[in-house]
This record gives sequence, C-alpha cells and structure tokens, in this order.
Amino acid sequence: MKEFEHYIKSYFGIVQEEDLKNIVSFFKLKTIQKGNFLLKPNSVCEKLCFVESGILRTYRTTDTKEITLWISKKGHFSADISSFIFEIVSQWEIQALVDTEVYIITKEDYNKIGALVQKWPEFEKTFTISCFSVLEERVFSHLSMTAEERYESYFQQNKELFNQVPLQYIASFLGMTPETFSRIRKKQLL
Amino acid sequence: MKEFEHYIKSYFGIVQEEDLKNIVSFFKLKTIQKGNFLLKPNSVCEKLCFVESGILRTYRTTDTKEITLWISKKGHFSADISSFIFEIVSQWEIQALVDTEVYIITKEDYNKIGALVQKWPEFEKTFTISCFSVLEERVFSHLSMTAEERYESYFQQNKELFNQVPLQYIASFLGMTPETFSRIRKKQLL
DNA sequence: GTAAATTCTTGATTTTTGTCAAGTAGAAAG
DNA sequence: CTTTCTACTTGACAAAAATCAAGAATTTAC
Repeated sequence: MKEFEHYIKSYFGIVQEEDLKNIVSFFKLKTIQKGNFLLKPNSVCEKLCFVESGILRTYRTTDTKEITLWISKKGHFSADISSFIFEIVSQWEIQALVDTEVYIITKEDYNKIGALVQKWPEFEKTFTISCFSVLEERVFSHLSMTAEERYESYFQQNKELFNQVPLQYIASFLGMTPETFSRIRKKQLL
Repeated sequence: MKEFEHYIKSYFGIVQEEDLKNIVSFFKLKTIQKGNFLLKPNSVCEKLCFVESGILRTYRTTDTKEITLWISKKGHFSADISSFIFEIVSQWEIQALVDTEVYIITKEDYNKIGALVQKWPEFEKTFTISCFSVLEERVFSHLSMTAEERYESYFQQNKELFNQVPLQYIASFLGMTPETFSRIRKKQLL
C-alpha cells in the first residue's frame, strides 16, 4: 500500500480495503511548481489536496502584514475546508513554497464519493473532527505557552522545515515577528 | 418556533420543518446549578448541550495555571466535540458559572438521529465545519491581533458577559493575565 | 450583618516581544 | 561572475505584557 493510502486510511478512519480503494481512486497526483497557487484569494476552494512531497503555505494579507495560517508538509492535507465544503469565497491563498507533489481531489469528484462509499459520511466526520482537534490544540498553545515555548515545541516536531521554509513564515505561523524568531533561534543554538 | 429551534436550524443548515422537529425532540431542557459540572476531566463527554440561559466555562488546569478555552453563553453549544464524537477521554472540564438552562442530548440519543433524519450526515457536517471556522478565526486573532485588540473585539461582541463572568476567566480566554486585562479595561473606560 | 474568602485593581519592576534601522548573507537573474 | 533582490540577523530602543506584592472591592459563608 502506498504511503498516501496509509494516511487516508488513518485520517478518515477507514477499515475496509474496498472503501479505501474507492476513495483513493478519485485523487490525482499533480505537481505544483514553486510559487504557483492552489488557491487564490476571493475565490472558492475547489480542491482538497494531500501533500505527497514539498511544502504548501496558507496565508492571508491584511492591511499591514501577512499572516501564515498553515505550513503543510508531507502527510498533511491542505485546503480552505469551509470554503471547500460550503462553496463560499475564501479569504486565504495557498502557495507552493517548493515544487510540490499533491494528490488532488476536485469538489466535483468529492461529491461523487458518497454514491460509491456507503460509509462516507462517517469517514468524512472522522476527518473533519480530527482537523477540529488540531486547531483546538493550537488555540490552547496560544493561551498557555510563550513564544519561546511555541518555537521549541514546533521545532521538535518539524525540524526538517527549518532549512526549507523562509523563517519569516514559520515566525508568522507561530505568532511572532521574524526578529523575535531569530533571537529565540540564536538562544536555542547556544 | 422557539428560539432554541431557530438556532438549531441555523447551525445545522436545516430546511425541512420535519427534520427540525425530529432533531429537536431529542434535546431535553435541564438546569445546571452554579458550580456544577457538565463534564469532568479524564472522562468521556457524553452530552452535547445548547445554552438556553446562563453561562458555561470550558477549561483545563495545567501545572501552573488554569486555561479557559470557551465561555459559552445563550445560543452557543458546549461540549468537547472530539471526546463526544470519538468517545475518547477528555482533558477538559465544563462548569456552570451561574445557574444555567441547557438543552441536552446524550450520545445515546445523538446516535439515534441518523435513523430518523435522512439528511443527518449533511446537517452534522454543516455543524462541525462551522465549529471549525470559528476556531480558525480564533487562531487568526492570535496571529494577527494584540491583547488589546482581542479585548476590544471580544468586548464589542460580548458586553453582557463582563458583569457576569469572573474577569480572570475572560482574560484567560483571550490569552492574557488578569492584571493585563484589568489595565486594558481601565484604559478603555477613560 | 459580619467575617472570611475570593476577585479585582494598582504600583513597581522585570521580562518578553515589537519596531525601526542598518548591515550581512544568501539566492536568483542576467 | 556580477548585480540585484530578498531573507536573515543584530543592535538600540520602545512598547507590551508578565510577575510580584499589596491593598481595595466584592462575593460567599456563617
């Protein structure tokens, strides 16, 4: 079984091989060139994608600054979920930071899964609630941890990103300025 | 139609009156006395509840401090969603800050809805994705706003809570100390 | 109603983080 | 290879927020 299939199985809580095969069959492997966009602001998110290799960044530009909401590496999903599901206009943009391979499913195909996979609503629920939990822990980290603790925690989990992603994006993702990030970094290296 | 029903209709995206009646019929109105718990830590969340009146607080106690994740007022739902859905142990506790009327549905009854309401998976999805969006905006607020801006924004939306909820809980919810909260508060009043 | 406990406020101080500005290093383009 | 652009670092300083401690106000318990 491909690694991608393992991830799908786990994220969606799938048990039967046939269900897995059916779901996976809708995903198509594509390459996004560095700098290209998977989602443009003020449009509807029409693709849900799974990062097979490379890195995607989800961000929003405000009057004064750019906010990075997600940095998605191998094994992560990426999309504006509420835009994708409700077909409403998204405020976010998603860009490839390096050449990135993604398994993509379009909204059109996504809507077809239900007819093929009887338990799809259950799988979909597993997926969305898991996403919810990840976010909840992230809120908790902002309520309970300092910038330095968030740095340390993220660094431990994502070491490999620190020499691939412009550090200012990681800083924004963690809710601090590039300068603060740089100083914490220096401190940790000593 | 009762106000409660309006909220259910809107949160779950229900169109047909019959679906609404069926879903609503599972919820029972109960009163939680001030100080009593809807969820105790290290237990599974077995109830999803809707606040009809009063206020609930969801929080977690760490080694050094107590973190308030949610303050739920009239019109809000309250539960540990992932614990409720996956039936896993919750890290959170939910306590009534004043005598609180809630419409409660047990997990047992919740599981019965599907048999009665054909479109239930669709409604459930609408509900969970909406919850996700709320959280996402909250993460965004921590990435993009100062403590003072978060205070101001929350105050504008929840003025009535400021003379009912111990302010230290609101401070924690907004990710700041009670002292900082108190000083911002003083500043705003001038 | 009074005492006790809790919550809130305030001041003084320290720590953390942000801002501004300059300089350096590194990547991309020609 | 050289130039240009961008990202990163560093220093000096300012602002924001946390901490500690004390006192005032409010709530709770008796």
